[in-house]
Amino acid sequence: MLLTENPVSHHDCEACPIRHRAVCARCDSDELELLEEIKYYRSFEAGQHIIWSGDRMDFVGSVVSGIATLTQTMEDGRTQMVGLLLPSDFVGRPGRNGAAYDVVATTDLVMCCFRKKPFEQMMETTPHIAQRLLQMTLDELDAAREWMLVLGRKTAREKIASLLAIIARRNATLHMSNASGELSFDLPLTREAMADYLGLTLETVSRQVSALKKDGVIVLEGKRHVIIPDLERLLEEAGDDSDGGVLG
Amino acid sequence: MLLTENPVSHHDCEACPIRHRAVCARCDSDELELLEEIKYYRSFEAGQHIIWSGDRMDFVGSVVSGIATLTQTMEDGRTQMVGLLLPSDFVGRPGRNGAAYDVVATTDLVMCCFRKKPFEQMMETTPHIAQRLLQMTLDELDAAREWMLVLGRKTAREKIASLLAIIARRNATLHMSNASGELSFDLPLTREAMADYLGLTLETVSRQVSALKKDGVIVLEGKRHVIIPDLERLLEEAGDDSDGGVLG
DNA sequence: TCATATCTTTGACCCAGATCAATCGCGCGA
DNA sequence: TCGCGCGATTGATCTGGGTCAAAGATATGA
Repeated sequence: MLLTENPVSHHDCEACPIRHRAVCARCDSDELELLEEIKYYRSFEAGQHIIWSGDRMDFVGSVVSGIATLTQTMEDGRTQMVGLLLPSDFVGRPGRNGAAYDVVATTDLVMCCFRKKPFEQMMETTPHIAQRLLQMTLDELDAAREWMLVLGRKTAREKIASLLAIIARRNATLHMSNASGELSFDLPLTREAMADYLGLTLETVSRQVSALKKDGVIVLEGKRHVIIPDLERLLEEAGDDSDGGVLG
Repeated sequence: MLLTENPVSHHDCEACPIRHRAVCARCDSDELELLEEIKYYRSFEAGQHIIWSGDRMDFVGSVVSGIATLTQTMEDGRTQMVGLLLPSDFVGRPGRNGAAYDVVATTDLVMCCFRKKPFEQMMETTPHIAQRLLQMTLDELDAAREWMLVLGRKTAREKIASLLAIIARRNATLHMSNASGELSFDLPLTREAMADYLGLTLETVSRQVSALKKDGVIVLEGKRHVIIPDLERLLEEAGDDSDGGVLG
């Protein structure tokens, strides 16, 4: 469970798989060079804590590959996931010293880290970074608000369907497949993590997944591989407006 | 229910009550002059819709005085509040044309609006605006995530206590009173709005408010005026870490 | 191969909060 | 002053999802 510094510490930003989606997306090559000077890579194993809530943060960064969760925990152990970090997502909060949440790798994961102080200075002098970070933060805020509707008002079955729809959609955009027709993906989360995401118990998650399977809304291959025969149907089950209006 | 253009359309930004907290907080006087050219004021009455979800947005802006709610509604009528807008809070999403949420004034309200197109252009050229908006958006994201814990994992009683604590704290910082000792404020929300905020029914809200009153956690003067004899006690009831760690 | 550990499923039962329904009380306009 | 309407309270009952408990899958490693 030790942190391992990646031996290849200076990948080429231009060839980076998240070059056009991460916080550096708007940077030109001059700006990338400045970023290269303050960046380093770190690898984490599945299950490893990346950040502990309350710890002092000396870096911010981007998920390059792998999946991580942001979680909040009450003293009595109740936990709620408040973010799901996929490749290109940003970690850390410029202008704040302590971490507000636990960040845990759920798969093996690689992060592109920036030393925090110099990154904050660059944010002041390099509008492209602040502008991109603003965009990303606004998107996250929208996602958080949609999630609030799920947590506050949806039934257990709708919650599961909503989560599956979100993952399916993210996978679809990531892999450029056509949005309609048959979709399939590997669940990146355990039943317990799904429960923490949705404000349920793992038993309820298990029951509702079984129910959706029995009703033909989803097909399971093994425990983790999910096939969505009909996305429209899944969205109905999620209680979502079927014609998900594009907002531009 | 008609929108009323405020006759005094060019208040002086320097004398504005939200000058140092709103999206313009970091602007210098030159930048303020530019903002003055694209700004106008609008007043809304309590209960009035400021924005309808799905509508085209041609402005963004700041709440100058009054309180508004951001809500999401499902087709069958279930609604979840996803934001509570107080003076200085920002409304609208640069870079997007359609509104994603309903925005409703819960009290009489004044907004300082900026025409969206020119505001977006200023964001490109005036880093102070984007930087401040980023800060505010990050704060909102933190608030949304705390709210997610409330929605997903807290009991009805804890939810009510959490909401009262949030309002009490905001009022305290707004009115510069000392954070400890006795606090009091007027509830800006109906029982139904509180229910929409917390993912409860209004009956449960009413019962839990009564229970907190019976147990001496709060004192009510009329239906709306709340006195908090002991903030520590309220925070315990909210299930919050008592020594609310300062994160810097 | 078997033992152990982790993840998942399934069953029985219970309770917090939803639902349905009646009543209260205050402010406001006629 | 009365009557109306809206918000709030309170009671009775129901139920979705939590809790507790037991087993069933898979994978890992000795």
